[in-house]
Amino acid sequence: MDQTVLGTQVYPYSYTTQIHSQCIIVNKVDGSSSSGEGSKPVKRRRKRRSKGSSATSEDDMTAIGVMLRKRKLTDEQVNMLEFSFENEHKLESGRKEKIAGELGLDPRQVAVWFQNRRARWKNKKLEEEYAKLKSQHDTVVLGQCQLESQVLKLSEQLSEAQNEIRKLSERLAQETLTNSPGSPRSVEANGAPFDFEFPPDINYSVPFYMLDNNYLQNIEYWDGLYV
DNA sequence: TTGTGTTTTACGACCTCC
DNA sequence: GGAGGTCGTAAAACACAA
Repeated sequence: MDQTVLGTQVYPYSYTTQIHSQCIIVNKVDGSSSSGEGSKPVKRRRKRRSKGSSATSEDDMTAIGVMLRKRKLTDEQVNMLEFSFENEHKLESGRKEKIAGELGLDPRQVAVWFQNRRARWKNKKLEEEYAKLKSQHDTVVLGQCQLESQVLKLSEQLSEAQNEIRKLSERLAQETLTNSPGSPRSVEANGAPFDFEFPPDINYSVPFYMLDNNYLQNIEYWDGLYV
């Protein structure tokens, strides 16, 4: 691959160079077009130009736009810019000029670098915020699942208790009728144990604490007497 | 080597602030 | 009105699998 070395930078192909301020603009000699702008429909998009370019005609603009190549910053330049960014994300004019002078860059390059760096920083922050919210959401969902599971378990226990009470009630009623043939004790006529009535349509998926309070008292009463 | 995805540099459009 | 910000995008540079 044909390369031209510019200072510490190595560029592919054969280029001519023009020095604008402290920014090295690299132009390709043969002027052949690289990958095509225009492959996608872009609205209100203007041709690219170098800052301060004195290109006047449309043809000149096109040539420069097509031939312009990017200059990759050195590790040292990037490190210095990162260091500067750590101190302050914004870039006032004086600081920009100072950094550009120290790094041998065009002030415009420094400004662009800070713009892009802020965008990356913002994206990173958004990703971190998203991860944090997702973690909180997952924790809440897990807690909800555990509670639902607990409710289901308790509902099953309640259902089993209901069945047990029903069986005992039926057995007791049967025994009462069998043991007192001369004076049958009416379930309705003899007070407390047989005054008990089951709620007609218990929804067992409803947590126990939502059940009628009198009903719960009746269960305790039965528990004390017969269980 | 080549196709493809990601990162970096650069720019245009638009917005806000002084 | 100008300087400097964000946003969206182009395109070069780079990484890497096939």
